[in-house]
Amino acid sequence: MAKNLVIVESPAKAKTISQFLGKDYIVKSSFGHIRDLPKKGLSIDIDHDFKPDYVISPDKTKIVKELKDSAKDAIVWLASDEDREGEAIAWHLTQALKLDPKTTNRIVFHEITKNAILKSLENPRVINLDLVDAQQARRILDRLVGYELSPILWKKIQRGLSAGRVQSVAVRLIVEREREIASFRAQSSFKTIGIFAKNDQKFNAELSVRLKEYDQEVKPWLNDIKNAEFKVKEITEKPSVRNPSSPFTTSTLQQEASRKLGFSVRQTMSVAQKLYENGHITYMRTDSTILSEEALDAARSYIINNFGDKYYHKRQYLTKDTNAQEAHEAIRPTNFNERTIADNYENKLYQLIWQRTLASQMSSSITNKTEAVISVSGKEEVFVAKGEVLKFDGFNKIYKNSFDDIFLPSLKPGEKLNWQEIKSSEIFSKPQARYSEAALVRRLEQLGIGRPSTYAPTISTIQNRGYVEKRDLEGKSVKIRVVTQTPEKLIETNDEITQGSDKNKLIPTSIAEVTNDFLVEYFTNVLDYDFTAKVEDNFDKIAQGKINWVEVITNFYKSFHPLIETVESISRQEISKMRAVGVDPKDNQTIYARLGRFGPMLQKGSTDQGEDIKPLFAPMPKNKTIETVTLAEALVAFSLPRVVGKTKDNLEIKANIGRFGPYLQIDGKFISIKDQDPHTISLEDALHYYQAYQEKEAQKNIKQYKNGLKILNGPYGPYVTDGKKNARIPKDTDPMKLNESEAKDILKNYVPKKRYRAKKK
DNA sequence: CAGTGAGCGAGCTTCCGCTTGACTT
Repeated sequence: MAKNLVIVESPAKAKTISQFLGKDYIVKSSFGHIRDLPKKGLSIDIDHDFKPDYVISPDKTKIVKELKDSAKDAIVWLASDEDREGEAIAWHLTQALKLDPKTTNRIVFHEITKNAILKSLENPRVINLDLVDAQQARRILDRLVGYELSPILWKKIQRGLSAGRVQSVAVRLIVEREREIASFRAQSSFKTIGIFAKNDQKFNAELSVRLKEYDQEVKPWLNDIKNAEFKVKEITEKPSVRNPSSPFTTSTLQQEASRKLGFSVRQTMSVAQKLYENGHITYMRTDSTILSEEALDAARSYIINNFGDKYYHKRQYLTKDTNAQEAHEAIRPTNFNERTIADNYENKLYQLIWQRTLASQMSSSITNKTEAVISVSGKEEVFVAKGEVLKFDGFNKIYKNSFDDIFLPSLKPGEKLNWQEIKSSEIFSKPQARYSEAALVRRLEQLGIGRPSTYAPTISTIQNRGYVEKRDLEGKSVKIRVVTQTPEKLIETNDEITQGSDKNKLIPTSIAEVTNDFLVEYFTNVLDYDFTAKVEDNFDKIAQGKINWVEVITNFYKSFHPLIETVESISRQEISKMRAVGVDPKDNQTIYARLGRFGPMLQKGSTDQGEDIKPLFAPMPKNKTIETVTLAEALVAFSLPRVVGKTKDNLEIKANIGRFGPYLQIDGKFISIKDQDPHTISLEDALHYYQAYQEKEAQKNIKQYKNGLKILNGPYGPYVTDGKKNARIPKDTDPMKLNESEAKDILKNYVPKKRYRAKKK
């Protein structure tokens, strides 16, 4: 029996560490937190100093039992991460394993090396209870905010919604960015490029200003220079030094994998997890850019051996983020000599990590930049030609993307230049870009909101709750004006570009618009971009022993909770923000967009026209929101149901959109037409759907027994039914071979899965 | 399953942060 039990957070870490320690040690993992507030109910005693009611997390009971057994008769070393959460994990372990937090050994290390572990065992301390209190304050504040705000949303906006310190700010960022884009008015200007020549070598130079007005400025300017003289005014040459980027943190890895590999943040984390578990990289959830001495040494030998001395440059990158907790190293390979990984996805991500880490320890690249200013006779504006020639590739050696030199011919000041054409093309200013998943993570990190372990789950949550959709946007084709001056003549042409298209971006829904505006109006403080930063200051003071955590939470709750009571009296209607979209020219009725009980919708006419006159309703067109839907789109939405035509049997075919998407209605039957537009579906297509439906109906009956007992083919496969109860037939059973009593048994023993759905009236 | 749109009712949903692994697609 081992005499010592070391407890860490991650099982992969436990495996590595146990190799460093002798037989007297067993190393086990807690798999993160083992105790928490229960999922159900607030579980905080508001009236008694916010006393939390912690329980062993349901999925951790087995682990806690194992740890308890191992801890018997052993000296326990709590080796969770050295940060606020890690300290709390250590404390919860003392509570669950019945250890004394004042005397139990607490050890910490920042790198998983034999030296670091042995050193930590020689220098144990006890749990820092102030730091534990800071974590409790964080946990309790998040529970109070989340569990008091969310029920308000269920009541006032829609069931199942959620709000929280992190997710609600994430949604706010996305809603506000979309509004910036919607209100953006593009400015037109003209970019002017000249093609010049010296001897036989052509080169480009750009006019130093953008011309604005086509008729008053661009055309006259180009006309004027037809006979102008172009001369080299001055030439400057200077070296340009570029430094490598810092090693990866979770957030920068997610950004790079998104940009270069097209990975979602979830995908990046899942692939990185595998690389970590197989020992290829260090821990993947970190906010630190620090490399261990061991890694620095290994990088040094690799670079010197493979590229030579002049490519090596030792650098340590200090983490800029002030909220960083730095329990881990940067993300790096564990062995630089390992060049490829068998799995394709793992290999792709590994290459990014390998390159970025080694590059961070390499020399800067040096290029020579040349700038030639070209004057135009009779004009104040000048052309500027830029050249860049690589002198030393440095860290770029790793990336292998070849640098394309831009050579300028050797020019002398005062020299006269020939020219071939000067071309002005219209360009439009662009609004801020929509957030991609990775860009949102970056913004949240800048604001100090969220942690490396929560970025991916947060992105999923705001999508699962229906606040945000990740999708593409079609652009619009826009005409641009181009005017070209050659030594002979002025040529005017038009060109076409696509504007406003987007791929895989986060776009807010109507629910997000309404929820965000409600929260920002009534819970301004919590929705503030610096709310987290402010409460973090208080958590730091708790950690330093300067304030009591109960005092911090009491103060917060005193200002927060009354707001919850205030909003109780606000009506749904007030929150749902009716927007007048426009007037239907056919009947002069106003069309409104608003959020109803079942989601965003359009309404024609108001509800207070008297008893007999009821407004018409229509579902919100796909990918449109209360704010973005136009009158034209709304009018189309009200044109349903549409009569498509008739079947051969003279039955009317109607197309409409219902609760479950677009459908055809024929002879009282409903036929789903996913991916088809009921406004435009042709009679021919509709008949195809009808035919397929009839064929399927014909195949529906598999077998029939006595007393109405039947086997039918349903959308989820074959099932038994007696007309009242349905039961799925197991996958490995052939429905054709079932006899009556077997079918009866299946029906009798079937326990339907619990599902909650809207009640029918 | 192809309606609806106010509020009530019973029972339900919900936070953030630390870890994997068992699921389905």
